[in-house]
Amino acid sequence: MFTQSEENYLKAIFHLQQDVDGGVSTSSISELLQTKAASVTEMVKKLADKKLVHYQKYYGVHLTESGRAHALTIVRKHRLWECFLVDRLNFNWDEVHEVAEQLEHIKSAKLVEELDKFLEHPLYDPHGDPIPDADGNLPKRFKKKLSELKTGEQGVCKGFKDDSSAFLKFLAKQDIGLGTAIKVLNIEAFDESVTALADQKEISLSKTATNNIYVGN
Amino acid sequence: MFTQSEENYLKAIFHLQQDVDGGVSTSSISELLQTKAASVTEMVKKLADKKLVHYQKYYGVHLTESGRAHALTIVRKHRLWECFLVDRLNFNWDEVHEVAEQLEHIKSAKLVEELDKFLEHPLYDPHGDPIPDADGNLPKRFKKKLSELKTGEQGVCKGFKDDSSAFLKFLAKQDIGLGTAIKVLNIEAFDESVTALADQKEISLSKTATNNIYVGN
DNA sequence: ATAAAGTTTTAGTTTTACCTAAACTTTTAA
DNA sequence: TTAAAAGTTTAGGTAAAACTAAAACTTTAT
Repeated sequence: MFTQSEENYLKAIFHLQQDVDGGVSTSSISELLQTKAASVTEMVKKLADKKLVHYQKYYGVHLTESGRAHALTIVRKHRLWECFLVDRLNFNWDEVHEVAEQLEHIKSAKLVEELDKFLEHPLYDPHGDPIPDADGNLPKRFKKKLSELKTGEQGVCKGFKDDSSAFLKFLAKQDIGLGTAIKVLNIEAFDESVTALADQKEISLSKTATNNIYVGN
Repeated sequence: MFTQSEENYLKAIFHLQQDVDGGVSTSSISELLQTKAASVTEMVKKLADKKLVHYQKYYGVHLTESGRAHALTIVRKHRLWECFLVDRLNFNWDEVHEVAEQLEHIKSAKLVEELDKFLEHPLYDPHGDPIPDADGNLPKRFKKKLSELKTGEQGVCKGFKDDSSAFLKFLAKQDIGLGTAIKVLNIEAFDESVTALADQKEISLSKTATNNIYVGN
């Protein structure tokens, strides 16, 4: 159906679309995928020919219904495989990304649905990212950031904006994971760094860190 | 490391090597992989450059130690994934091949070893084919064919020479699977077809069929 | 209004994996 | 034992995918 490269572009556009209201720019795609802008333009035209994106010269792209649907199946596969790797194969949450990047391109509808069943229809992956269902519906994402809590408030860690291995390793070192309860003890006035209580332990987090942690109840 | 195509050639050579004593011929590879002989010659030279095969013009190839080792890792992955698909994801044994052909190319040493552990170190895949261990040791294969049994003798089905979907579907229809006890009731003199008792049921099998069924005790 | 920033076009390159047809080698069997 | 048949290799391509540098163009920001 689609090449691996086409699928990677679709996924990139899908992710970039969430942070922008207009079209997704050529340069943002080229930065994310580490290619040159000219390569992106070429691929984007190919995707437009296949009706996967709407493309207006100089104004970026956005996914069509069909493009979004396909992007969601890739995201679904990626996140389901991450669950499998962490929950069943003892991978750490910071080791799964590269493997899931390969597994997400395996083509078999039955495989995805049986895997989903086997994992008992998880709603969130090990990083707290929502898993689309077979029809492309995304569970609600927790949008409140730890940095939005006031002194004395508390929240339960529900996900992360930055899923990089570096950030995840940092969190592991502070014993912060999905489900960890975090109470804000103090917010430093000058740099907005936070002193917090996470599972009995007092820790200190920069604004950069608190901006990348989503909380709920 | 290696491309998917290179891995497919290695695997093909590995399988063909088991049925021949000399080198594996260009034409047998081209027939198995559905390509032209000229393409095979080209790839074989590439593999020889990489020291994966020994190649003598006009006399075929055979795997080097390194080539065999790599072929075995692919076979290991293929068969482990088949176990996973059948034992954990409810695939039928005749549906797993194409998916396993994709999964066998996923590159992650940790994934293979964790999958093996998760499956509790299976020795044989769902078709009775032996699974190489992490060091490339193959469990013994059952070599006795059902066609070698005499009237009145009985054996337990241990594997199949022909793993094609067509043959596996045929077997399923006769209720023959791994572990099925089969007793030879009669061997027809003129075409060597066999009447047998398989799990209480009387069935009739052609010579072609009995030649493709391995039995043990 | 113009310079800077971003985008597209042009005109390639590289890699991988094919193919056909002609030339060559080995095998077979008369 | 030799010629034809069968199999293999070489030569000379093709095609697709993905990339690139540099020039031309469009938008935007001052």
